Amino acid sequence: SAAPTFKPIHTRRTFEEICERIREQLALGVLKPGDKLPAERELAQQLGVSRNVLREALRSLEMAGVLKLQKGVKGGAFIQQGDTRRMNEVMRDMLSLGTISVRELSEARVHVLDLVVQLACANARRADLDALEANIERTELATKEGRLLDRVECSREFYKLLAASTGNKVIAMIVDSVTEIHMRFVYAKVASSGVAMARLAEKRRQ
Amino acid sequence: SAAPTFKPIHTRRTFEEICERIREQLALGVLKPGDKLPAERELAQQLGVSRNVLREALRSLEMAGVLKLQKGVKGGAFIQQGDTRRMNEVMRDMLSLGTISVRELSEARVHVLDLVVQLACANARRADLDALEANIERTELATKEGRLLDRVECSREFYKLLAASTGNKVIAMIVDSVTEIHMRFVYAKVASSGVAMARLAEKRRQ
Amino acid sequence: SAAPTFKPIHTRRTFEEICERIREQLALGVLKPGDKLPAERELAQQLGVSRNVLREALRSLEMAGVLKLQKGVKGGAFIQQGDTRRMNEVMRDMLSLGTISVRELSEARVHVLDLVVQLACANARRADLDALEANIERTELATKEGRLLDRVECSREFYKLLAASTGNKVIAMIVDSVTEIHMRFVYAKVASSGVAMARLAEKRRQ
Amino acid sequence: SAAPTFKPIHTRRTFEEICERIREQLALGVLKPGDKLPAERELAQQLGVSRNVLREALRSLEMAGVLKLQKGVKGGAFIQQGDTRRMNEVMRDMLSLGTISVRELSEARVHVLDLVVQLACANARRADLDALEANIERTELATKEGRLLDRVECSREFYKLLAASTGNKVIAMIVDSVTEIHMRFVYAKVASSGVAMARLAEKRRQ
DNA sequence: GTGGTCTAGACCACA
DNA sequence: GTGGTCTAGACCACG
Repeated sequence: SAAPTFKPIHTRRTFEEICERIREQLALGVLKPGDKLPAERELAQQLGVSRNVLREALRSLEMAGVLKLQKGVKGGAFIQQGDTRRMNEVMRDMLSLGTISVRELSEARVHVLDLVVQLACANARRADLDALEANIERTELATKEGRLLDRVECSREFYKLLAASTGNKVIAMIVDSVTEIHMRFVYAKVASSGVAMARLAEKRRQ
Repeated sequence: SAAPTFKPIHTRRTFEEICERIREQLALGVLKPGDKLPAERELAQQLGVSRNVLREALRSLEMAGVLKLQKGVKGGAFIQQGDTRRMNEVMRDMLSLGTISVRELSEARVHVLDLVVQLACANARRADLDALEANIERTELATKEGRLLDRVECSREFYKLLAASTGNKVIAMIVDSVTEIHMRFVYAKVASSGVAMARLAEKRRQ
Repeated sequence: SAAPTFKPIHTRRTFEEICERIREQLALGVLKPGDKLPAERELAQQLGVSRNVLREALRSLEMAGVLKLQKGVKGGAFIQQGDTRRMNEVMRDMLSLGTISVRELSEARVHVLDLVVQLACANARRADLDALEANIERTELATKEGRLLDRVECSREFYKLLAASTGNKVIAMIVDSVTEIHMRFVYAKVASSGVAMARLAEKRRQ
Repeated sequence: SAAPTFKPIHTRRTFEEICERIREQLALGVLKPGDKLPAERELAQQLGVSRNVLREALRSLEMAGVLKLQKGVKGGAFIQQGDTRRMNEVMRDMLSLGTISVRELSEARVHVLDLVVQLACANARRADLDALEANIERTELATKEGRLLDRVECSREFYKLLAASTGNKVIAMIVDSVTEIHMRFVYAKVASSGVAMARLAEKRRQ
């Protein structure tokens, strides 16, 4: 018979295996936010690994925002609430490593915002609308008074509120992450032109 | 005279300090993707820390997709292109931690896929279309021959190809991450309804 | 005169020679279970062979259950007590290679179990009976609570305890090896009829 | 909630992973006795491992009797027919490592033989009975002529034929392995007493 | 022979 | 007492 083909082997390192186990317990609901893992020394013994390797795993999960390590006698490794800001970090790193481009990010943002507006129109609740309206007023005031940086801040807040109005945290997370980067560029632009305007104003006073 | 104010001391953990140093070199352009860091033992000595601590730092950067550690005599720590799979982990963890729900994920997936189809139609190139068509053929074959798990695998691949056809890696990353989780559920469902493999094997030998 | 007869020459491979040497030391009582061999590098030098060849030899002996290789600063190659699980591998391989059939295995299992029950009745000690009783309780609990996979695990443990109760490790090894394969089939069957775990997990979190 | 308990982690070494893969293909029936594995270099590339590690795996499977490595132009790694003698080796090693005792072995042998006789009576075919009868005649002849060692050899053959008469290779393998060791003791005893008898005969001649 | 991985056990800083 | 840090030395894998 024909020689079978074999897939490449990937031997997991010990700490990866440990991460996987803990994430499993999480997915199964055995571990929930707020829970505390056994002490490092004890857990290491339970898993039959050295403390160093266990620490590599815990560090990894801490970086991922899954755990929070606290020192002291009442300390330990605690399961955390999910942190929606992690996606922002991913986007930022992708950009700075050149994996994605500003053009792709902007394009994606336009399309996703289009989607967000539709969803927000369909699902926004009273409180969402009130918050949006209040934000718009603040924005107009800042515009009229020429507080440019405040205006940018209002704008960022606007998108955050809009995202929340969709009632879908996945969508919200996505749009937040791309908007966050977009606004950083806007902020930088405005800040630099702000300096120019300040000089202009000063000149005019002379 | 005014009492001097002291900034709170934040004793960074050693490995965080190391991460920072390496990221600095990256931001300064001294290190670029593809570059190789000194060997563990040597770098540890250069930094004046133990190899364990250095490993914690390297591990962090590897998790963040900045580095890739390779074994062997030609091995070492290499600066990497960004890793698209990080977003999958984020999604998975958010779900596990209960920050987002399956309902939100499914809903988001439907809307994002809608967007993806539009973009793919507009931007797909010849090679993309060929790959999609080949995938569809494989899927039909698997369906006809009753290879259920293979069919699921084809399906997963289909969405990946579709995402790539948009020509926008940001969009692709997003749809990949939500689809990955979706397919995990599908896979579990199909696998649980699978037949006993052992009997089949015995039959084949006869 | 009669033509002389020559015995076929068997050029031993180096690693076989090394295995033989170590087994000799074992048979002579120079090495005993628990003893530690010199470090890889040193032993390789003593024997005048490369580390790779030595590793092959140590690997062979580890597979044969004679050695146990442990990592770390207190690690090394330690002479071990015999490993009962080797017979399981033999059974599994015989089945895979088609030397024995599932039918023969099942038949053998029935007859051997019959024997085991007799011996266990005759020789079981207080501790054995206690362990069996505790196992039965766990089994009933798992049954009542519908934890199917746990129930299978209990069942496997039951046969192990029963085998141990005979007070004869040879008999125990035999019944363990055939039961192991039997339970593998049972496990596969039960697992394939399992419910979706993910939904359960989500429910638990709510 | 209560801290969950974690099971010990077992990180497989690369060569163990490879063995597992090959055994899987075997269990699934993709590989069958007589099949040839890809060449070392190619297989190593397919698996993404170094040749050294692959060799460790192949060696391991050769020791286990699953593979046979042949040198030369038409050489390679061939899947073998299962070798029933492997269980003998296991028994012998267990005994020499002190895991099992002679007492346990003898006891087990008595009980298993009891079982074998029953099964042989029920399942023996004409050819089996003929072979047994021929063996008995040879035995009687050897006894009458005082060829003690030949008599032992006949006895060993008798048990082998009896085992084969059960029509169950699993049972046969088991009884063969325990009988093999038993007969070694008998052989040693007879051989030493044979020397004594030979001297006696010599004395008588004087 | 080089470099990555893992281990045991120690000491320190903290709450 | 907990996490944080560190060391020396062993196996594991590569070319």
